[in-house]
Amino acid sequence: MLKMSTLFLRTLRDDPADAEVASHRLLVRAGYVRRIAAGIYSWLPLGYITLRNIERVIREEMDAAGFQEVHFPALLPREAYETTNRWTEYGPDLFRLQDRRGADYLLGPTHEEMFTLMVKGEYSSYKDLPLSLYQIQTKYRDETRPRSGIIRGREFVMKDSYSFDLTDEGLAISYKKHRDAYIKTFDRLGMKYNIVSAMSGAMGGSQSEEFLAPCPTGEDTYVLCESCGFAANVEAMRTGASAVDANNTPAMQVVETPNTPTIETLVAVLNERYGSGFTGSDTLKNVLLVADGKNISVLVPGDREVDLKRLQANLPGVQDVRLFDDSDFTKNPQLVKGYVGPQAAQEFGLVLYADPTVATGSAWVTGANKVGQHALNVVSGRDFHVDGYVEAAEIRQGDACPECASPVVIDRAIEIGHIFQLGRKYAQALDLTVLDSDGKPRVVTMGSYGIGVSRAVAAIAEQNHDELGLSWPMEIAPAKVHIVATGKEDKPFDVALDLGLALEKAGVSVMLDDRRDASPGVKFKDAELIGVPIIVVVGKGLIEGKVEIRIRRTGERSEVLFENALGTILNHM
RNA sequence: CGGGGCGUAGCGCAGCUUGGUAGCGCACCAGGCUGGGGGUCUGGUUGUCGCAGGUUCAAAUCCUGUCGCCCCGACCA
Repeated sequence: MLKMSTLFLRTLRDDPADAEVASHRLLVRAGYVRRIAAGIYSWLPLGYITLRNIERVIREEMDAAGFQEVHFPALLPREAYETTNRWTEYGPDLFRLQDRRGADYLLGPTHEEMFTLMVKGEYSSYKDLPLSLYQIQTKYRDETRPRSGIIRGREFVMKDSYSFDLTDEGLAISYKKHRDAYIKTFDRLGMKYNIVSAMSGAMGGSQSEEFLAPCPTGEDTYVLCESCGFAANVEAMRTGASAVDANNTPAMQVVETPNTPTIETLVAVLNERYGSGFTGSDTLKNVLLVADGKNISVLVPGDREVDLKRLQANLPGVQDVRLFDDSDFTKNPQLVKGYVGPQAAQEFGLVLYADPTVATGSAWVTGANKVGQHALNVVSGRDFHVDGYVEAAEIRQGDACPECASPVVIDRAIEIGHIFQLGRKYAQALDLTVLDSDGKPRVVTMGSYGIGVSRAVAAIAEQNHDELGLSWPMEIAPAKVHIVATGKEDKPFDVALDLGLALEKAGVSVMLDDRRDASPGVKFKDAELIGVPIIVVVGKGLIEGKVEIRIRRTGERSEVLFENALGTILNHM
């Protein structure tokens, strides 16, 4: 029983100055965590109990799915990460250190190599597969900018699993098993979440989904179709337009458009001189970028910006994308800033990409590659030819769902889980093979599945709080019942303790506010801040033999006779 | 890495412009009153004023450097 009289806890009346988001503010105020350095936190008793409750749920579901828990060191030698090139590839995000002899070590940011090598060390037959292993581990990433308290730290607890299969079909099955286990886990954790399709990244892998917990302070933006349920990370959102028959479109015509370097000014001049009704979406924007040193042009409708994240995620193999700067324009005098058109892109040494909304046959107003001139009726496929299509335009609320064409909504969320089919990248690099039934070695295919455990504490706090404080779901709350004893006599304190013991006997975790020196108001405020789901007040009602039961989440209150209290509380579980 | 801001008691902050014995609220300690919504009165404890150097009779305050932290963006998943 957690007794407030001795519990190592000090709640704060004021919000800490450096906390912005609700989870951070409340977890600090309620005495769950304390900051040690940027992105590094200590867990106090209440916080650590909550964290372990989440771990417990995760373990139970992983074990139930038949996955086996292992544990790796957080401190790792350089060699393994050398083989897969991540010692360099991971870059400055990797915490590196040396031992007294000057040998290089790192603090594990993720453990693909270790799992792969562990399986390689033990197994060598197809009969041993499939296999799924997991661990719950502290991970280290030297983030450029840790933020939002526990949500994005430099040290954090993560559950990561890996599946090992001989075949792609086997991998699909393992993937599905993890997906199901994740659904059970997050449901038990009392979280609201969406499963969205995500980019698996440049390194192959066929399927990738993220579990996103919607909340306004989240760092991820995703697209959701409320009518058919389609959900996707913004990077993975698909857009498009069907090809248009351009036979009736008049020939391209170059017109004078003085002082129109922006879409806005262009639309104004068009309407003034060449008929009304032009809008930004009739124009075609030619955004010039440098992708890994090569000049590229990306076409998007004039009323949209290029979303660099989407663009980069959809240009496989490209490491670095940046917008043209003034020196790039100086180096390429054929490209007239503000008046670029795609008609001569290839001549100008550009690789020409178009957003899928710029469909074949569609007609546009675009630059004529001369200062003060634009071209009307520029038809894709007739007047210019793209080298490829790439998702690049920004996604907006109301854009068409790729599945059912209904308008989508855009929402923010915290990524709490990510599952993806890794494929053979690591197995190949580390030479993890098993002998198949024909006696030939086959490279194993892997899946990778993560849950942000410490982040889940914050995400749940984000989704479960009000102006009074935290409000935990039953499974993970630091206690299920918080008994507050008030008054100056011994009686309510004795009764409260008896009730607490009875609840514990019934298997219910209990926090008891048995402080004799705190006023009732302080105790109520603390109880609400701490966020245990059921609050029982033992105090003045005792004269009539009654105690009060409050439901933290709803604020609902009821008085019951003491002899019925235990039963009533158990009914609320 | 770009932009903005902040380092003074456990927490929230004032003091710095104009240099002169370091303050307020909360918390904490002792005692009294109070006892169902962070109550109240009296008395107390708590500080390398982020760090280093400089100017000065004298530096939290002025100067130089440095470290750390927060927010927005870029980056990351």
